[in-house]
Amino acid sequence: MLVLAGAGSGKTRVVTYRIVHLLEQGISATKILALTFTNKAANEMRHRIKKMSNHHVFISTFHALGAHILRESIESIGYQNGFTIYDEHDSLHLLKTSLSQMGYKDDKRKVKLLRSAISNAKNDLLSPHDIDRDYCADAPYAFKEVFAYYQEKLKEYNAVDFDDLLYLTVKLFQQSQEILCSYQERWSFILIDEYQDMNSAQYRIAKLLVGERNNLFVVGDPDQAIYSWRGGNINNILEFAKEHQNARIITLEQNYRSTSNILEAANGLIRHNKARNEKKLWSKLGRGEKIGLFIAYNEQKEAQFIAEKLLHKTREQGLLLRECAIFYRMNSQSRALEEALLHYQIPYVIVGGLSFYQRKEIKDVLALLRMVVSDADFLSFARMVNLPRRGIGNITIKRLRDRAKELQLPILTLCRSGDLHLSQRVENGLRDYLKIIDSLKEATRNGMPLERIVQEAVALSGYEKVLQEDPESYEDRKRNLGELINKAAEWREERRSSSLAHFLEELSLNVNLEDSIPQDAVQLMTLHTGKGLEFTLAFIVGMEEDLVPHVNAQESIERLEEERRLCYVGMTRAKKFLYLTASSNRLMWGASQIMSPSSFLQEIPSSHLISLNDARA
DNA sequence: CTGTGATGTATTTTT
DNA sequence: TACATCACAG
Repeated sequence: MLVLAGAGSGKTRVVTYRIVHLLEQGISATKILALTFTNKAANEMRHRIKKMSNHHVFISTFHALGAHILRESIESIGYQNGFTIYDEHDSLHLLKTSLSQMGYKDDKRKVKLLRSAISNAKNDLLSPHDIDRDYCADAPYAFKEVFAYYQEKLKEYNAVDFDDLLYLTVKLFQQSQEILCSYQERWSFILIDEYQDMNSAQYRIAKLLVGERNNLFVVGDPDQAIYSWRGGNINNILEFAKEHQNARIITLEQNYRSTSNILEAANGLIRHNKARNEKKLWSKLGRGEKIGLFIAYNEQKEAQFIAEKLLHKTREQGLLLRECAIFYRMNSQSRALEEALLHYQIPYVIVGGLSFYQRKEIKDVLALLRMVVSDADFLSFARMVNLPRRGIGNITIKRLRDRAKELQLPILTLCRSGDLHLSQRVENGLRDYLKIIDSLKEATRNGMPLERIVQEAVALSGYEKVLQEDPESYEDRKRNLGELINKAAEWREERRSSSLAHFLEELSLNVNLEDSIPQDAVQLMTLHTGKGLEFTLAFIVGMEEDLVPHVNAQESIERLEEERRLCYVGMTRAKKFLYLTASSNRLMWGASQIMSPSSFLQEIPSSHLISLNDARA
């Protein structure tokens, strides 16, 4: 069954209620698998179902599902259990060193492009073997070789990147009928949310899991497809009926979220997309207020306007701050907003964005912990082996890497082997490092509580010295490490487990813990992160040409239409009050740039907008 | 091996 | 602006 559901028509509710209904029919909760696009959506749905039925259903993102499956079965495709998951940053770093090992001069600009080409290939389920020799022929690299080398390195380090979580899962299923069957038998009811954003790898996983049974329930809205840059292919939803001849298709067009003024304005915008099936969303929630439009002089004034409006509106309407959101196109835009909110003493939380776990001190400590789980993760080894200084510099690290490759040994095994022929100073340093790893391993074996293990890692490593090197940030970083220890404690409580490997996996996947203190604060996030959420009052800031739509989207009509959908997603988040703001000057790279209002603003019927620029007069 | 100062380059969006 | 990387001297 395909449910084509417009914004605010209760898409997620449909999935939730169907699951509850299945449970009421006596279907076992363990037979149900629900897949969402973000962790936030997964958590929310799990919560709701738990509350309504008191059952625990397996709800996760495709990536987390992949990790789960690989953790059980990765050995059958030649990796070892306890593999590390590399994030974007790690992956870029690995690619960079791979290039230089292959004898290429590393051209920073190109590395990112190359990374995304590899990512696209994997999301399209292409292995290096499938790549034509002249694919990306204009690139300064032999793409096929670089891709192959990069994959080899990952395997050598017993690591996978985000794309591998999908790509290797498919490989695993294709390679072993037996394993595939065991998962097919595990789940008889598969439900997928946000189907319009499915990429080939995700599509394939779903198809393989469904198997002959053909029991698949998907929900989506083509107007909200905003992840094509991650391989999301809108054809998967458009051709669902063709693919499944006996599928039922249900269309939901009543919007239960927004006032008709907001809805019509959003409809007016999205109508400008050519590649689209017209649908007529309607609402019974009354006209409501017009959408406020404000053009500020610069981003400080823009942020100031928002803060004041927020105070005024929440007071006037008796709203809680948590019912309000501020959306922007790029994470870097949050800064001016944060400053204004701090100034007006308005509590806020940033949702998504550069997370806690990407901070240097956190990644450092996690790198140490990863070595406790995996002998082969060279990247993590190299990151922490010389923190604090143990006299092991780049040259030594390179030597160790080459030697490990030559002897086909995991890096830690090599370090333990003794005959390294390094200077006394270096060998002493290495021995110290190994001692730390070993005593952490010992602690894990003895069942020490997770948070104590993390605490020990910080203490034993002597990381204090590293912190002291920068007195400016000392307090902050110290506090962050304390926070990490707290998270470990919370995690152990919640999961009733002290499995370091499992803990690290969830951190890599950014599976958020339930927020322990649900504080009342405005939520700041990107337009992408906002998908699937709703707020009584919403602002979209930076409604400027080259920002929304983004400058890089000007190159093709398809990309421009995706930006329009993104803006549409943002607008339809608002239940009652919506404000669009822009700024005529904006600081970029330390220089002020003149910006003009977004062309999208002209596409919204002017009868639904009201300018607030003269409001002060 | 380590610390420094110079240099250059980047801002989409997320798992 | 702000961060990462590089070259070079000690």
